[in-house]
Amino acid sequence: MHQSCLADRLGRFLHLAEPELRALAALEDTERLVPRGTMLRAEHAASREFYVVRRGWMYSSILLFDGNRQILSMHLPGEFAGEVGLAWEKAPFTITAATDTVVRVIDKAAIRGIVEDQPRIAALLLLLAQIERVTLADRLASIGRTSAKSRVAALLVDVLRRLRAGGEPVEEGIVLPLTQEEIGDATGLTAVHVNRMMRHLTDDGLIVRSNGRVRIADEARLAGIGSHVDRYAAIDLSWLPPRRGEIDDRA
Amino acid sequence: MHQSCLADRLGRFLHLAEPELRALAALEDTERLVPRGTMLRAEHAASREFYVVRRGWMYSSILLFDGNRQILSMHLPGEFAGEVGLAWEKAPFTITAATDTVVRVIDKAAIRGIVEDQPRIAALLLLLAQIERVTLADRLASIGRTSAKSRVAALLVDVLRRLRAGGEPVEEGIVLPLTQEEIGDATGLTAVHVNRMMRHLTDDGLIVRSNGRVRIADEARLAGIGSHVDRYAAIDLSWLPPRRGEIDDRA
DNA sequence: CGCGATATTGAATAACATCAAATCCTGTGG
DNA sequence: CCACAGGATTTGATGTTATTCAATATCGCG
Repeated sequence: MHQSCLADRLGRFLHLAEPELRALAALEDTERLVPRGTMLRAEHAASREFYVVRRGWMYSSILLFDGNRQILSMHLPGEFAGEVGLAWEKAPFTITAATDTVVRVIDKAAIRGIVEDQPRIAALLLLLAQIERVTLADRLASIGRTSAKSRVAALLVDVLRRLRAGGEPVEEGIVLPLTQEEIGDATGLTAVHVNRMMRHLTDDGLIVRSNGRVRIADEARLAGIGSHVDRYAAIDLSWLPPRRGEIDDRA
Repeated sequence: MHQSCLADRLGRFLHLAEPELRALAALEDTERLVPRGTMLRAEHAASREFYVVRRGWMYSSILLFDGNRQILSMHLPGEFAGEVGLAWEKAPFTITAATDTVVRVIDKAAIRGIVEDQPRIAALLLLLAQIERVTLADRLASIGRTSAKSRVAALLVDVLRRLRAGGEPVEEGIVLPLTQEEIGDATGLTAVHVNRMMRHLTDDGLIVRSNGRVRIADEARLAGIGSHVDRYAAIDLSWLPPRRGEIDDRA
């Protein structure tokens, strides 16, 4: 993977043309290392940039008045982080590294050029934003309307499937680099109760744990318990503009 | 308001140029009446279009395997509904009319032309998608990490402020056209518990109720209880492409 | 080895759900 | 205008789930 990370991300959805690749390659600037536990960007900090995760796990969270924290989404290798900041000068979320992380920094102002010159990329960015909305909505339904056990199951299946989509090896088990505290903040539970639910899932033979490593023993059943829907299965790209200079032969 | 509804929505954020207005006006097609309680679009139905609400309230929801429902967001007059469908051929959410409703139908394929010809509109659509994501994230934090009372308070303040932003008269109280069952589905509570929380809020003098009408008596305090943040306060438009044919004098 | 962070388990408590019954409200037909 | 039906609201009693508090065990790391 020597091309632009942004191109890697977008290339998962469609085959990018040469000019598109060149435009994307021109964007990327610095690479940044973020050690485990540190914030890449705090809520209310300036948000002049967003990120593509290259290695490691990050997550976005909101801090409430009372000090409680809600983790909103995980950012796994290959995925974006911080694009919501597009709409504000001050970041609405905190982005934290769950592991030692490497990110690429993309200047927000650069999006202007992309939108002007590469309409297909612009449409794809719009599409990606919708996918993220639905992901968030699924999590909302999980937290609002399912049991503690289901919520933990849903989280596990979600990260498993996204890691797999990103090309990571997962069948032999994954290292889940989240503390139970963090899983709790993501699922709306306490760390103590997360622990109990993980024990239940283990006792039921759905997952296998050994020093930090988690293997999903029965993905289908876990997905059932978590009411998990794989949204990436049937993305509709038919409405995107055609590649520049090509005949649009879809209609 | 004789111009395009889409233009009304987008025009809240920036001043649209003539060619942009013309491009938007060309999009709108049919107007549709949706009676209270009926679905404008069901989950898994074809999603070749999205909507701008003209009159009335709608909401999007997800149905879980066990029959439980989570209401994800309200769609108030002037707002969009169903744009998440952009990314799929089959709608991920159900859209239901909470009141008798009038919507405008916009064909999804028409977005292609807009993105190709009106980059500033494309960027604005991308920005709006981010705003919706943050709105959803705020609701997620509310449901995941606050008490039942806070969640109901947050919902009330949210709709109040959005109605106000849409130019509706709210200071004399609003008719809340949601059953307690629906409020429950939106906040992750049961209808019974919603009722008790509304009683608490009433007893505390935060809201005043009289046959279906709700007046927010103490918006600031209610917003505090609900941990409500007004995200519309400081939108950043600086990265948008300039209007066509104009000098970009912002940098 | 030993320290701090994380995980695990138990017991008591609080928050919310469930079940059930009564009341209110709205629209409809006589 | 009234009666009535059906949905929505309200309230109480009880059950369940998840939280809180507390104590112990384990892990990772210098």
